[in-house]
Amino acid sequence: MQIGELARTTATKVETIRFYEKIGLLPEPGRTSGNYRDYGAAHLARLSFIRRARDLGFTLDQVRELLTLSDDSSRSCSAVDTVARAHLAQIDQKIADLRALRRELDELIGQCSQGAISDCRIIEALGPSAQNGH
Amino acid sequence: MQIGELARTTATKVETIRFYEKIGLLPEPGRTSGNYRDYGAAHLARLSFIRRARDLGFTLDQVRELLTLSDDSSRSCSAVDTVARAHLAQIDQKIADLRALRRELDELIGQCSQGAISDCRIIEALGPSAQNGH
DNA sequence: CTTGACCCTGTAGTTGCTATAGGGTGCATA
DNA sequence: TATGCACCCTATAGCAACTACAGGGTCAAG
Repeated sequence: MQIGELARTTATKVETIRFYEKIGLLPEPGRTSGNYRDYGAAHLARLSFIRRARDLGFTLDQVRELLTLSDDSSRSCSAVDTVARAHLAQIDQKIADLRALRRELDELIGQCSQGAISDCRIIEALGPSAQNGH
Repeated sequence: MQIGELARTTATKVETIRFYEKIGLLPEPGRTSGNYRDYGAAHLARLSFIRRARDLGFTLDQVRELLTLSDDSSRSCSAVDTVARAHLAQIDQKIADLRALRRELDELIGQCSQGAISDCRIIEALGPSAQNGH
């Protein structure tokens, strides 16, 4: 399987696959006589794993850790659980931060009366004299 | 006012201030005889604006746009409103994405029975044969 | 034998900073 | 006067996680 097909199968860009190889996340595949990368089922499985974990918001470092853990099949699952739980906590934090931010921005927008800039509450609230209530 | 004081006043790192100047977000201040940057009230106001907007999650490009709009005080406020509303929509999208992701990850973690890796549902779910239900 | 789709390497760009190296300035103290 | 220290200067490289070139090579079809 050459890189383009692997890319299509996993919905990954060709450049991203080469990037994963360069940073050691995806093992170097064999090469054809014409120096084309030649991927097999193991590569497909590993790349799928990477993409799925990335879709779930794991960082590349976390993915690397998960891959290492999953390669050592004798190890307990609890380490994997720990990584996943840490990630979940990060997500919760991000959601909370975004909600606080959303509330503030929404308030600002609610005050906009579509007048001239000089009366704009948004601009005003962003200014240095905005000591009110945050 | 030299850069360090401006940094402390606005809770910004010195390097960040120089960075904002380099990308044209903050105008170049005058210099002292010793070539130190010398800031006035206008710089403080502008940097405060930038920081506040950044805290609200606006990108630097959006901040640039807001600054341009606020500089032209004759213009209608509605352009500002548009930028802010677009940003709010982006935040809502991000929150929705994170919640979907959180739900999925939470489900995965709930299935972990702390056994061996070979039985780990998290690892399994990340694999390529995970066609079930996403 | 040429066209076109694909592949290769290497490098630079993206966003929003942060950190380092290698210096100069300004003021107080020994 | 020297020297120490906090502060300032420029320029460059690094971070995540890719993405986008530039400038080539390969391979099958027409």
